[in-house]
Amino acid sequence: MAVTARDVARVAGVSVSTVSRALAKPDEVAPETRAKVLATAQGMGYRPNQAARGLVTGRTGIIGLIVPDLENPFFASVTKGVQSRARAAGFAVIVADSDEDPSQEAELARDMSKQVDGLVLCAPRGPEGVIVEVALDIPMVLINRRCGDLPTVAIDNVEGIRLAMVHLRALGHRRIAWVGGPVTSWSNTERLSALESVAAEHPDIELVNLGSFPPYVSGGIAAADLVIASGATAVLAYNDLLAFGLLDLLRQRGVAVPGDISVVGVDNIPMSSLTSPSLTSVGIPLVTCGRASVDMLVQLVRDPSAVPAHHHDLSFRLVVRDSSGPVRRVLADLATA
Amino acid sequence: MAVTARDVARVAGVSVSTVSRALAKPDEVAPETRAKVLATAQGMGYRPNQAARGLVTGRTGIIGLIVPDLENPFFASVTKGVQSRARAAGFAVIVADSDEDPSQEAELARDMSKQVDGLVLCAPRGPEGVIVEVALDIPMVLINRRCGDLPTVAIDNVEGIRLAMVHLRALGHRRIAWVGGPVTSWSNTERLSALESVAAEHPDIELVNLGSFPPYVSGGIAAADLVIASGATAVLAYNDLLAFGLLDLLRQRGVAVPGDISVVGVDNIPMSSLTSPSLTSVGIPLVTCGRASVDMLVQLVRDPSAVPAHHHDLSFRLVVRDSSGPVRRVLADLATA
DNA sequence: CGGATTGCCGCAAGCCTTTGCATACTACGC
DNA sequence: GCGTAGTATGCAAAGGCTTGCGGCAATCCG
Repeated sequence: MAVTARDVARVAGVSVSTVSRALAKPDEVAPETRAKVLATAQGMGYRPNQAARGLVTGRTGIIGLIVPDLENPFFASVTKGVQSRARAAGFAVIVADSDEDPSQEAELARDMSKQVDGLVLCAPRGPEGVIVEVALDIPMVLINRRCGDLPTVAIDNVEGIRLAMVHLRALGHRRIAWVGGPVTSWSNTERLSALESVAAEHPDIELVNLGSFPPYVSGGIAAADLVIASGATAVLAYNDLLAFGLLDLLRQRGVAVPGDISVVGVDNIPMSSLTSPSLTSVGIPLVTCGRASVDMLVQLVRDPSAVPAHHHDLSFRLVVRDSSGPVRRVLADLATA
Repeated sequence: MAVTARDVARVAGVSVSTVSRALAKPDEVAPETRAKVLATAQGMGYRPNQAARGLVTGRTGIIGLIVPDLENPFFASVTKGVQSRARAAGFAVIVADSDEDPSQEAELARDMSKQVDGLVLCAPRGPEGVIVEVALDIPMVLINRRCGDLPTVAIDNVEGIRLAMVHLRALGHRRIAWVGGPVTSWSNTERLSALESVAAEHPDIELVNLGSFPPYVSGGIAAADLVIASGATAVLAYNDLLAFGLLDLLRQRGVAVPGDISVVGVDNIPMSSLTSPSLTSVGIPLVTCGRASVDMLVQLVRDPSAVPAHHHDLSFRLVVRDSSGPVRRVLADLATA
């Protein structure tokens, strides 16, 4: 029922090989033959069968993308970037959602590896060994995770955390709480150690680590009372979703933001400007991040021998909004003043 | 390099056919042979080559999903539902983002149709003719759009709009503004006419149609001043994103919500509970919607002769939050009181 | 105990495309 | 005008899998 190269060949009065070449190798065929083939192919609505092509070339024209959670705006934006760039490069994108589950992630990656030309793993939660193992089979680039020599699009977490901390410190905050994300998240680990080293540079800063929370709004809601109890005047959250949760429960508890507590998130997802108060956040261009990963992957797919140890680092950018403000002087301060 | 059925056959001491059958047709092969084959396949890490299989069966094991905008939380949720259900049914999902552009949408659909077993079109913006035409080639189900006899997962817009209107009317609102979405959107048209018919049922209600806006936060920001100028005491927006934009600019303009103006959105995306004030919204279970579409599609793919005119209607549910409240009595009212 | 039936399994064709190689033809130079 | 170089095209194989069909052996019945 579908029109095949053979049909086109018959109608155009050439062989299948010529049809194939007219489409793929413009200069290996006489111009007028080529024109004729192209015209008939066009007229008949011929589209090469990807499966058959894949069988012989070993290419599927598809790249895979695995993200922890499609509903998370962070990953939605990355997905958008990946999809648009892939399409521009002639690739389709298969997406899969691991539901933040490392074992599903590995399963997914292995499943896909036979079906795609390359894989983008976005913020993978699984152990390094598994990731590296899958990468043996198939070109792969990572987003937001460093892992062996694997090509990576990442951000300089130390710089980002420093931006946030310096901002808060300038506002007078000295006791700063940290609401962490998944322990399986590389960037969570990175951010925590960045936090500690930045804190070490400023002995007057006291860091309160409140532990790990699921990276959703609900996690922030769960953490909010801990923040209040911690006595911190400012809190930094692993991501904006957590920060949203914090904002929400703090309001319910009657805690003023930023009056009583300043809140800063990470990621700067599109929603961040819309909460009330709007969220101060340090983030990266998410869509760009997705695009960059595809660029690297396509290069790798085209030439697997290309030097793979390419790290593409994007910069954080601090976006100050209404959720962070000067620390309110407490009685003790006033007394000494 | 990859392990093929032939390799497995050699090791297991059977023929390729037997390997194939052991995997696909459990009852056409002797139990112990089957066990042996399965064991070796497992041990060697064999994964059937989808391309080769597709070549002979005509099935790719992939379904396509086309959405207008991956970054829109509405579609992100649908995508999540589609992906998880498809995976459970043994299908991978290729997603594409049309960027709200009808011509890209058609192009995408045609491209994909040769590469996937079925297509889910989510809120397609293109003309009916094109959609129906593509549907001739390939099993297709629509989300949030009715189009000829094509199977659809949709919601009863009339009911949803009525819920919102009745809610606002009960709060005393009589002059209600409508901030519309894309003119190319089927559900936008549906909602507007639902609005008009519900308004017709209540002669005391005055409807002010403010026109069409891009379905993003920016659209709402653009519409907000029109809302203020309209003299309406309540506004209903095509979707939550628009409502977010309204909320944002109204706050900047010093207009109290819901004190001066009540705002109601549609979709009830996850963020809606987090704005301030939180948004009253009428919505559907998005993820369920995605799942349902896959169920229908898979059925259609398995048996293309199945009666296709299946409409799966989901119900709206009004979630009242803080952005809607009783109308504030204006001077005129007080005078007559 | 022979013939028929049943159940497993292997053979081989075919799915559609790409591509190395062979062929036929053109054109050029001597 | 013939040989050679070169170019455009066709032939055929390959790629991994599924599946109809036939073969073989075991089982059962008479």
